Amino acid sequence: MKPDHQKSLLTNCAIPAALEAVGERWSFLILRGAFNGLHHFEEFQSTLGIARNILSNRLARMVEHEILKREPDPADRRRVAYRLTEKGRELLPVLIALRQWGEKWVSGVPSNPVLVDRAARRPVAPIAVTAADGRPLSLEELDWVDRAEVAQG
Amino acid sequence: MKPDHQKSLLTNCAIPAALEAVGERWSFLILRGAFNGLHHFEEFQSTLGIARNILSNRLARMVEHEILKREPDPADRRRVAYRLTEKGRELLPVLIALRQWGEKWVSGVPSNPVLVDRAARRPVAPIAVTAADGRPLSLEELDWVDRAEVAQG
DNA sequence: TCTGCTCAGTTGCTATCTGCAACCTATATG
DNA sequence: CATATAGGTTGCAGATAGCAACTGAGCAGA
Repeated sequence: MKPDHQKSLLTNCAIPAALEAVGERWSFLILRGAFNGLHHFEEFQSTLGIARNILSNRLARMVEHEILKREPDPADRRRVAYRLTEKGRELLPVLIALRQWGEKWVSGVPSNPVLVDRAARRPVAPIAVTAADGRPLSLEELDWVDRAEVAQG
Repeated sequence: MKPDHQKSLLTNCAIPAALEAVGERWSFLILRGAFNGLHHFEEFQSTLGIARNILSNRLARMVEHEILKREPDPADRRRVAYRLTEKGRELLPVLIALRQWGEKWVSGVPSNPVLVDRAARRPVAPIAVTAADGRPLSLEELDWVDRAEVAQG
């Protein structure tokens, strides 16, 4: 009765894996800070108002997961810079999609600063699910299908 | 010294607002279930293995936030269906982006079931940040700019 | 109509996580 | 040297999550 794929919801989905890395409270906000040019412990702490122990824990965790890398500053050995790795940078679509959703459906007001296309100086487009050819797809145009049944490239 | 917009990171961003609605543990997994055709309490509970009290709490919370709507079944008054609202459905890009990221960077294996374009029967494209004209943008092509300075339409 | 079963929760208790404030250590700065 | 700064750690209180057992309304069959 029930579609077969529902059985594999738990076992065969990367969402739990992703949440293991960035699903805790504050993780997304720390990342947003990193995308906005924050690099140092005290910057994150004072900008976000997060408790120091939690911040310490989250940074360490994201460093473990190689979302951030920890770079001690050779010029001032007290200072440590946290920088996004490639893995971390690729979380941008998630972050922006979440922000756009919050803007549209929760806060109602446009966020600031705005992420713009550097060349055109215009805000980026709303993030959407698209087909391989770039055509945007609504939920009605989408299906969940077992991988084995998909015509892959 | 510090870009001006960093001051408004906390106050002028919709990410905290979004996280208030869907940032708790299990919320995303419940949503994924809903997108995959789960509707009833016992379905969510047995599929996800979530504790009943937590599930009850999360469902209530997402109903409050109008991400799900609670629909008692008139044919069997024990049963209650939880269905995605338009607001909830628009979280799909966030969910898919998160899943694609987890697939690529954490779990390493393709998830199942796969979301496909119904017409083409092919998996949806990787979710990306794009310019207004649809051109995909890398981080190097992006800037954070104060809204006031953006040439809006 | 009585019995048992199903659905959707609630309750009570324990374990884990969060948040605040104070403290600490290494390094720089005057 | 005294003092300040960066990046933490510690201890403890309160909030949140998780497990197991229980409840209570509503059906279904005998």
